[in-house]
Amino acid sequence: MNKRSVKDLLYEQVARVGGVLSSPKRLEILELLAQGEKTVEALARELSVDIRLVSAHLRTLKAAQLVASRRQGKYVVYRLCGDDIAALWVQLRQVAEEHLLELRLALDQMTANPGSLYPLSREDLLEQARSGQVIVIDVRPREEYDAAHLPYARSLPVSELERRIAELPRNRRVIAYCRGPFCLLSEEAIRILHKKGRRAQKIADGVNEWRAAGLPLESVSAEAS
Amino acid sequence: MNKRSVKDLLYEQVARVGGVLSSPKRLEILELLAQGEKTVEALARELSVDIRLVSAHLRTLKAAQLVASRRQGKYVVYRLCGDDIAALWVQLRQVAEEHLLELRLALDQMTANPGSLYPLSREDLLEQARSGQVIVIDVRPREEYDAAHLPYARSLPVSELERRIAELPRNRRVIAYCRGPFCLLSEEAIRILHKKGRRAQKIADGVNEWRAAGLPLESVSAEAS
DNA sequence: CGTATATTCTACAGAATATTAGAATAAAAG
DNA sequence: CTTTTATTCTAATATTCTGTAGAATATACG
Repeated sequence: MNKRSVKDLLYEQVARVGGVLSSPKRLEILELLAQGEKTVEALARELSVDIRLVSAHLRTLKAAQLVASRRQGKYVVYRLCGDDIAALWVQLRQVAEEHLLELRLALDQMTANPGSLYPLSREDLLEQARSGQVIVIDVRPREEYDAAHLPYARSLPVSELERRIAELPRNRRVIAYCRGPFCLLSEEAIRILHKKGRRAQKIADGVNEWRAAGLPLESVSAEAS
Repeated sequence: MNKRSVKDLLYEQVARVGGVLSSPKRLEILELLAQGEKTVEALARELSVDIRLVSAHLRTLKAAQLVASRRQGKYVVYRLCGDDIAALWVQLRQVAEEHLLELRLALDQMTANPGSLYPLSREDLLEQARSGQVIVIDVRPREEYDAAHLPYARSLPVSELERRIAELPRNRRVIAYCRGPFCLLSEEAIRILHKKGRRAQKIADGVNEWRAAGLPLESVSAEAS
């Protein structure tokens, strides 16, 4: 076996993993699975695509050993094979944000109102949340909150926000977060909160950005609540 | 603009970057450029492929804003657009190593002799190099050493090793490193050193793994040598 | 057991991509 | 100014990939 063919083999294997990152739909699947395990049907619903297409993409992901599945009754539940895969997605996204001007522009105009981003550092936010100066709400679906959430955050899914808004104390600033910079849930949440006359801002981070930065997270099973 | 088309646009942009990671040749180009800037011709020589194919791959890399070029006389010199891109390559490779059994097996059998890997942690190696207990040699081409190298390492390209072997003190253990786990230069170096009766081992890390781990590097222009 | 639902499998058309080779540029060297 | 060398551009082909749709399978439910 000569040097060239050894190298070809090695790089080819890595390209197998790289290949799954080349499709927008697959990246969106990775982002969703990075929030917690999901059924094929749930993924298809979020992506607004045919369930059979999602199944095909999941097969590609499985071939590259990035996801695994288990059957739960009628459903098949998929999950990422490790935190390193979520971290890879975060880093890929950050590289794209850093180098692709088009992406940065699209992101900027996604946040309709520029003042809606809470400008504090992660550490400061953590401190303010701990001391109760601000209320941090996780507006993702409950299951995702259960899988992992920011410290001191309470679950208040955007779908229930309008109904449960009274749970939020009027005298405190509310900080919302969702799945990450590409997710529109927190955007929707502050729209609702502002409509109701609340002081509310969002942060772009989700649990994966938080974890990639080496900061701690909590999960419901771990805190017995 | 509805939510779906906004998301499609965002993920599509990231997929542009992901797409460049799907080709083995392009990954190898990234690895080489991560060692320092290179001409098209030098890349083609290392990859053993037609220069026109390398040029085509560089064009796709440029379209994704991952590399930039400048002309230097007869040659065009390419470079990575930032350290984050080298870090992305390292992380992608690590994910592949972690999850693809085939890759791990191929890597294991690449290192012919299992005892040839120096088992110390990065920190311990750094300490031993500082104190002079071991001699760390960088066996890559001189230009790559100049661009960045491990602290306390001296340049001794594998092409000059046989001729310059007397420069290495006989009473000290020699530790060789090269471009990273996929590079065969250090393997070749310890083969030569063993043939000459020297105690020599290698480490799998290269400067990019070192940098990704947050450890410091040196470069020749910075240390005025 | 039959039906409904979730998922996978298979086949295929259209799009995108990798590779090759010939022609065109651009700078350097004679 | 011609030749040489490095690189890019263009066109053509082979291959792979994405998305679509019909058929098959697997489990739950009645």
